[in-house]
Amino acid sequence: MSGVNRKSVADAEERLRSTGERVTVPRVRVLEALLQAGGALTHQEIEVLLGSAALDRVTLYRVLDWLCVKGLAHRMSGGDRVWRFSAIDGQHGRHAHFECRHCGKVTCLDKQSTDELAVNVPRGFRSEGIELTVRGRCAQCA
Amino acid sequence: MSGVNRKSVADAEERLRSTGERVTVPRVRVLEALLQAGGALTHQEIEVLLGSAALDRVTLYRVLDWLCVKGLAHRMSGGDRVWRFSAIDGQHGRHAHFECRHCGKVTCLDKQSTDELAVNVPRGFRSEGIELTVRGRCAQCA
DNA sequence: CGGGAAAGCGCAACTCAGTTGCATGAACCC
DNA sequence: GGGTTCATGCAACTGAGTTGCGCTTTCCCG
Repeated sequence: MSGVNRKSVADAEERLRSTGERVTVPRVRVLEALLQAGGALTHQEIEVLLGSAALDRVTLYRVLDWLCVKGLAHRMSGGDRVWRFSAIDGQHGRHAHFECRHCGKVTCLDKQSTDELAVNVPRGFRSEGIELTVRGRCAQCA
Repeated sequence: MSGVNRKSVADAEERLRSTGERVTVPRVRVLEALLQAGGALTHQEIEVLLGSAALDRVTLYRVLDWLCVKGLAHRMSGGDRVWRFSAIDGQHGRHAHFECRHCGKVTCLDKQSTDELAVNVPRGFRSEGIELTVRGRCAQCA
């Protein structure tokens, strides 16, 4: 809302720098947007957030993909078969989400880390990650 | 595999009958396919299962949608942004899924009911259902 | 049974998120 | 600063899922 936050730009840049890969304008801007957002964003929502100087659609997809591969973000599949992306906070790691059936907004349940969730899988199956989404009504749509 | 199973046809028909809505050929065949399947199926996989006398794509989508509304099936969004559907067994209700990152197959974790999972949501949020998907390697792809 | 209203089916055309290939431009190493 | 390598942007494509509409089936009631 308050335009560009200098601190979060630096934060985004540092995270990118730490991967050892190239730090480009699109990557900084997208990661910054994810860091400032309170929930998981669709690529459309990110485009709106970036506003005036929007990126090419394809670039946005590629940046988001890249962020996931590098472990800086993760993707979740919403109830509308659209990808949503959220930054992975060093403290909380991968987390659960809440998706409002009414307004469609996806909120991160930071306290609900999915890394430590214990789920029994059949013999021979190996779990590498858990996606947990709660659906219902958010506070605004109650 | 063993062609049409008469018992499961009757089972599917009875479930449909109990909704008080019309019992049609497509509905019976689709529900039967879901009941026999060991996991969640994409609409493509269902088409293959139905084989020779396949339904129209659109009809299949509508039947699946209808089954979800009536509480006879539920849908989950896979890692490939494709819907998958599985029959809801009266005993287990909604359940968790395992999605293999390698072969893409989705297995139902029947023992892992999501109805009784306790997840904390923020104040004012109301949970109406939980989707839990474990991703990793299945026994065959280990 | 059989006739008719209401609901479901099938076809064709459409939408839109996400992808691919390739030429241009920017980041980083030295 | 100069060259290599990788990322970006454009255009054209893919494929899951949807919509509108005329035809067929279900099922109720006589």
